[in-house]
Amino acid sequence: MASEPTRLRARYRQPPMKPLIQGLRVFETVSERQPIGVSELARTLELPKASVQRALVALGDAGWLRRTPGPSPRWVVTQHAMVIGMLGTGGSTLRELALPVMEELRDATRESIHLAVPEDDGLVVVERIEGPQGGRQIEPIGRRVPYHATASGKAVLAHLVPELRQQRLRESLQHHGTRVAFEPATFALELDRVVALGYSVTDREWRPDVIAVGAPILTTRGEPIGAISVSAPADRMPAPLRDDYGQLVANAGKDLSDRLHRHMADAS
Amino acid sequence: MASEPTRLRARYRQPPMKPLIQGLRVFETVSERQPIGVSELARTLELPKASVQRALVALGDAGWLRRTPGPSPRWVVTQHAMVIGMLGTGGSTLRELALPVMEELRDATRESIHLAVPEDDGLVVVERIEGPQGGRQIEPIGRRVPYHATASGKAVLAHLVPELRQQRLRESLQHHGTRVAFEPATFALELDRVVALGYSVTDREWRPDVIAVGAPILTTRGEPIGAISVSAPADRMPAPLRDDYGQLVANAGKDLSDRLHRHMADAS
DNA sequence: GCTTTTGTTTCGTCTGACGGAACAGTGGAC
DNA sequence: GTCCACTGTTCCGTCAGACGAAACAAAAGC
Repeated sequence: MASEPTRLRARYRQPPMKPLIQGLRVFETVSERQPIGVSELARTLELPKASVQRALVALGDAGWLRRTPGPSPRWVVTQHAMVIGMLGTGGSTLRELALPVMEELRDATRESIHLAVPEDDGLVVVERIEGPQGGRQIEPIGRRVPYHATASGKAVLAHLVPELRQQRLRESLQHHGTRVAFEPATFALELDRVVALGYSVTDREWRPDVIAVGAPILTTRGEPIGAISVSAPADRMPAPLRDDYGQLVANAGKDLSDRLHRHMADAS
Repeated sequence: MASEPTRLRARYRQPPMKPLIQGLRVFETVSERQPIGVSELARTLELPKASVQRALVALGDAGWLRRTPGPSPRWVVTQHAMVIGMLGTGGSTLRELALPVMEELRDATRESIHLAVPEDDGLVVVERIEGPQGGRQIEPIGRRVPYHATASGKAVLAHLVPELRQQRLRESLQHHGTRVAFEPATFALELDRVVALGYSVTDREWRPDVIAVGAPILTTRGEPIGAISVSAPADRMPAPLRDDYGQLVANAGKDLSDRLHRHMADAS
């Protein structure tokens, strides 16, 4: 037989599963622009109305979307995605193990504590408890924050292998901007200090007027899988206090890492 | 033409969109049993391995799942679902509007505050802030709780139209059990009292040792779209305090409802 | 009234999902 | 070492069923 040099077969291992992908796109778009109707949705997605309609009805039957009553139906997301996302075992065990540690840290500092995990171009806040003194230095759960401007982000970056560190840093700078001038050389030195000290600092680089200190949560192999941080209004964390809180958060990070290792060991 | 009496066509308006539905089932199952591999997943879902594999890879490409490295890959959910679910505009604006009200209530009572929204056979906790005194009377965000045994649930039930009230109550009793004997007649009277007083009470009916008071969040048409509640260990909320906190939570509910109405008016 | 929206349904075409089977590693048991 | 029982991954012929233009119905402007 004649070989086929020109007709080299498109090299995908698995078919693209179009209905699933499009359904998920529909779902995500509804969540961003809800409440929204079929026609507008079809326009924004540049898809035929019939296809969008089909996906909407299927997602509705599956319990992910709900159509509002009335003559001109709009679609909104249910709590289904959140429930699954929040209670999905993975993040959930980390959160459960973290809560006591976070409370202890809150009581020691009287400030707000955040728990975040890395997720491609940023960190996602997965748990938060507030300090008794109020102030608006908290992030909502689910918020995505950059690597390069937050205490948690720096704590994670500092413990990544160099190539991953560069990659994450690049993506982070690209997707979120910077509030302050960014010097690669200075930043590299700062990350080295983070490793040496055991904690990271952000001084009004992300939220204006917020200073925070953070520490990584590490696996037994030393890979960062999350970070814990203490946030306060700038005037409540002057230079001397910063190191005290830094020590506290570093210990909390180690404590939580230990608990995690013990938990993993128990499971097996 | 001859009519077709025998061959009455299967009455579904829209095709079942199998790949989407199965993909979502795969996702949900992974979230429940993660970390899990293809074979085990295929066994629990009673689906061919190849089909499951296809869905997993597609969900991975779409960013909803991640495969753990190593020779025997396991699948886990990413934070994607949580981020979308939590930041989906609907719940998000309610949460944002609620936080200041919840903080105020926390400061007034020094106890933990929950915000929940109704979702078919129960309520889902969407926000929570803890009181400064600790104690373990908190529910995790995303937790589904029953209508009939919680303060928030009773507050919502009391403000539903009778037929919906019956339906939700029935489903709630069916899906979650009861800790205490349940008397329909007494319960109906209790709901009437809730409307009259403006707040509801649960006395160790859900969590042993937890007493809570709750109030509904109502639309301009009087439909309940959520509830706010104050929870405390039983010994910190004796009978006289219960009414004080009840008044506070009722006011907080009204306050939050007003803010919501103003917000809706501004948007249009 | 007419026109332009909206949501919903139908239906013929042909893509691409399905799933059995084969393949390729991995880890134990003996 | 060899076997065996398991993993995860890939292939490919068949045909269910997703696709989307078009027609429909029902509001909302004008």
